[in-house]
Amino acid sequence: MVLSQTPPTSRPLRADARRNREAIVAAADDLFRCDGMALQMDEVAQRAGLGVGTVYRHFPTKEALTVELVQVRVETTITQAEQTIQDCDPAGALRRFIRDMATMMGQDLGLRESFQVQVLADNQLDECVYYRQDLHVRKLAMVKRAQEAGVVRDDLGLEDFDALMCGMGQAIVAGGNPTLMAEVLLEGLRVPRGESDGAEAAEAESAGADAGE
Amino acid sequence: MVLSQTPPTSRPLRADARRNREAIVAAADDLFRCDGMALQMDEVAQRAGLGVGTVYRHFPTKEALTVELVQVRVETTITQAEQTIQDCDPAGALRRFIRDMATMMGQDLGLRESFQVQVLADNQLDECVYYRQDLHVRKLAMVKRAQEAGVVRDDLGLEDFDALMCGMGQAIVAGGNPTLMAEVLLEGLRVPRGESDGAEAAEAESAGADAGE
DNA sequence: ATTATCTATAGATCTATAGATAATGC
DNA sequence: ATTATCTATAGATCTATAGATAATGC
Repeated sequence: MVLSQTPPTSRPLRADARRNREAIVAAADDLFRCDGMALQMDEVAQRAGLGVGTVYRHFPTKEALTVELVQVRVETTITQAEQTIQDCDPAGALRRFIRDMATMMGQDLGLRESFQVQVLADNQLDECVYYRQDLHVRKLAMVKRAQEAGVVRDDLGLEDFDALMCGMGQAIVAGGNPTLMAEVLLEGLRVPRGESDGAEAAEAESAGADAGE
Repeated sequence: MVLSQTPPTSRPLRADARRNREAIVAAADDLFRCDGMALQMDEVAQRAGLGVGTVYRHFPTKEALTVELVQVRVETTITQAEQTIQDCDPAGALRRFIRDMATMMGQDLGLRESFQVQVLADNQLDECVYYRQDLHVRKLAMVKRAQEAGVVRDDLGLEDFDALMCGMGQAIVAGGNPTLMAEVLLEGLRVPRGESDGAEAAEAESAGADAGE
C-alpha cells in the first residue's frame, strides 16, 4: 500500500519546505471542506500565507493536491467502515455506517464529493482508483451481510447503493437534516412492505409488529 | 401569470429573427438536457447554426437563456403535479409524482438542476422565483395529504422533501436505476417500522401485513 | 431605412510557469 | 551552493461586445 506522497529515496525536505507543505495541506483541507473541488489555488496559497508558486512547487497541479485531499477522506471512510463491521452485527453495521457518513457529510462537502469521485467511474482523479477497491470491498461486505440478515432489499446492487449514498450527500447539501436523510435512506433500503394504498396496511402493521421504536 | 418573454407592446420579430430564436431555444434545450447549467453559449450557437452574437441578441446573457429553460421545466413539473393530484387519491398522488419525476430526471439533467434551483434559496437565477410558489403549493398539498392519509412520516417537512428529491436526482445521475431510486425513496418516506435489529421483525411483518405487493 | 447577423476580440476568471530573489544548511 | 519562495504574467476557457456586413419589409 502506497502511503507516502514523495518516494523515500529522495532526500528529505528542507525545514521550511516541510512546514510550508503542511500549511498548504491544512489550508487546502479547510477549503475543501467548504468548497469541495471548487477550491481555488490562489485561496489555498493565501490561507497558507504563501505565494501560489510555492503551492505549485509542492503540488505540480491542482489535481495532485485534490487527490491528496480525497485520499484522506477515502481512507477515513474505509477505517470507519472497517471499525463498524467489527463492532456491529450484520444487520446493524450498515445502519451505523450510513448514519456516520450522513453526519460527516453534513460537515464536509469535500467528503461528499470524494465519495462521488469513487463512484462515477467515468471520472477525473484517476489516481484515487488505488483506494476504490479497498472501499468497495467494505461496502460490499456491509450490504451483502445486511441482505443475508434480511434487513435490506435483495434487488439492491452495489451500484445502486453507491448512487443512493451520493444522493444522500446531495440531499444534505440541499438543506436536508442529515439525521433525517439517513433515516429515510435506511427505511428505504429495507425489504419493502406491500404497496397497498396505505392506511389499512399501516394499521395492520402497528397491530402486528410493534417491536422496535 | 407572465408567459411571454417579450412584452406585447414591442413590434413583432422579423421573420428570420423569429425562426432563429426558436432554433436557439431548441438547441439550448437539447444541450440543457445533457449538460444542465454547464451548457456553453458557443455550442448553443453552433447547434442552432448561428453565430454567438445572434444568441446574445435574443438573450442578453446566459442567465436569461437558462431562466427560460428552467421555467419550461418548472411549468412542466407544476402541470404534472396538478394532474397527479386530480387523478389520484391522497395516498397515491405523491407516489405517482415521485415515480414520474424519477423517470423524467433520468432523461434530463436540466430537470434535475431546475428542481434544485427552486429549492436552494440562496441561489442564482432569481427570476425563477415567480414559479417557485406555484410549485411549492402543489408539493405541499401532496405531502400534507399523504401524511394525513397516514402513508408518509409526520416529521417530514417540505424542506426535507425537497432535499430528498434533489438527492434522488443526484442518485440517478450517479448511475442509480431511476425506478429503483424512486422505490427506495418512497419506502423511506413511509411511516417507519420499528428499528429492531431485523430478522425477527421482518418475519413478524410478513406474517401479519402481507396485504400489498 | 431598419433590423438582424457575423467574426474577431475584449473581459473575467481561473490554472500554471518563468525568472528574479531569498532562505537554508553543509 | 542548493533548494525554496515570490511576483508578475502567460495560457486556457469561458461569457459578452463592437463594428463591419447582410438580410428584410415598408
